[in-house]
Amino acid sequence: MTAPTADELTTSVEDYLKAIYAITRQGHPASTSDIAGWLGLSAPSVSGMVKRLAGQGLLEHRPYKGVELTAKGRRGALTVLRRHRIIESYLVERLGYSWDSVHQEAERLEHAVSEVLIERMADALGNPEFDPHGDPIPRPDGSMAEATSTPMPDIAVGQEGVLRQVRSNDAEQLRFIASVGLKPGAVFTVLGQQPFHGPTTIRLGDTEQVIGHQIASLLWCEVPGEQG
Amino acid sequence: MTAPTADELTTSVEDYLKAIYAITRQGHPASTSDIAGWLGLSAPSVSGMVKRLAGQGLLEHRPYKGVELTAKGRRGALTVLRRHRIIESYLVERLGYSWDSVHQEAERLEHAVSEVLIERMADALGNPEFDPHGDPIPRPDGSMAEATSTPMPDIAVGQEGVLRQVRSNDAEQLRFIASVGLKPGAVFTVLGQQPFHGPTTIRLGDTEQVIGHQIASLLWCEVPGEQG
DNA sequence: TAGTAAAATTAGGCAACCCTAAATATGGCA
DNA sequence: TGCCATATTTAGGGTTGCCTAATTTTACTA
Ligand SMILES: [Mn+2]
Ligand SMILES: [Mn+2]
Ligand SMILES: [Mn+2]
Ligand SMILES: [Mn+2]
Repeated sequence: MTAPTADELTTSVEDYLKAIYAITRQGHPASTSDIAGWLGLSAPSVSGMVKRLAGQGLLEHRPYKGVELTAKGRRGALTVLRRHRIIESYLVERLGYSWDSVHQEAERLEHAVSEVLIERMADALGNPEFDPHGDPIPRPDGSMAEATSTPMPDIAVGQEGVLRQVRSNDAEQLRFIASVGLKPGAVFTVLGQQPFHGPTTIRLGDTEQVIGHQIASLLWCEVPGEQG
Repeated sequence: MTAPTADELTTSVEDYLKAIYAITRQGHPASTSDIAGWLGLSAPSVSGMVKRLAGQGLLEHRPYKGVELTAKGRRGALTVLRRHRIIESYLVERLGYSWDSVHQEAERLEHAVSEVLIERMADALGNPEFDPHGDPIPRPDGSMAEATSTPMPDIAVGQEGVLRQVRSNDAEQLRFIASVGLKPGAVFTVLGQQPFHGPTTIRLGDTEQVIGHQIASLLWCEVPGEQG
């Protein structure tokens, strides 16, 4: 007559689920070394944990092939992701954090907050749909706004775009991007696009900016009229 | 050439330090069973942890006699206590928590917040000196406001008093105390005091309240003119 | 198709924390 | 002063989660 599911996930397990969720977004199963690289752990550590998580029904493991989340595992990942992104939003909105400094803090807090606290923070912010980096915040039911967006280097010259999402957690990258005047919502026009991973030139307000490919490809943008 | 002190304490270690700090407030060393009772652990678990903490220089252990914090251990305890009490204050002030529900949340968050976050919360609140229960909040340097106060049953009949501190973390007790109209800052007059752990009668606003000894002894009060 | 480099798993260990059962020290009382 | 109940510690064990070294599987290439 105890609770049917223990359901309490450890910090490690939650971080594994998030990592696997992120990696498998590309469509392919997550390999042991993908996960190890993502989390900064050794491959044998991941092998061991994967076995345990499979035993808990959180993921499916095809040995030597890779790993995919079960519905239960995905639910866990989305719950943590919701916590992470609401925390980031709250810290930026209410406690003066910059978007390049919130990630670390959220990475720890996401494992310590109660559901009550998360919902209070979300309410205080008016239940936002996106976090400070433009990442969609999963709703309590697991659904989330899914904007169709394009990496900046794929936008045709002459097109106008709106920056929607900055896919980086790296503080230095984020500070650089902000220093150029870019953040989610920024409107720009593509002036030039060099081939072979060359830089992108945009007009942003009254300035022109040249943005290297590595950074530009982190910038996911909406191009009005495309894929309406 | 690495950091001279690792300095990062685990959740368990932080809770041990807080417990020992609280127990030794009475002046005596903390016994193994005191600590075990406080934390809800077995005595052998405490014996083992005490050995480890002594090895880290966080406390001094006189086997079979008891345990006292070193300066380093006290510093750790006060740091966690500061976090705990600022978190409680913030949750009540800014996120609509009631004082009977904050403790649990703070008990987990106190191990996950950075110093930066704590100081931002403290700043947002105007660097309060007391938490919602009236407990003094240690300052970053470890000092704290130390009010001279008296348990309600020790106040003489006829005296006026101000409730300063409610020494309970129990949600039911706290809800009861609040339901009577008592919270830190409340001004009252003692109308009657029965002997043999009998109840205290007070006038509070226009009402008279009879308060049992168990509850009354949790209520630490300032009696104007006493101990000036 | 055999050979091999890379990826993954297995083997073996370790530290932190917790537990129960057994042994031992302590302090008070007869 | 010696005995005994109680407090404490030691012994032995379990889980989580990480590591390095050794082994095995896979997939690609010659
Ligand atoms: Mn983040
Ligand atoms: Mn995390
Ligand atoms: Mn508390
Ligand atoms: Mn705690």
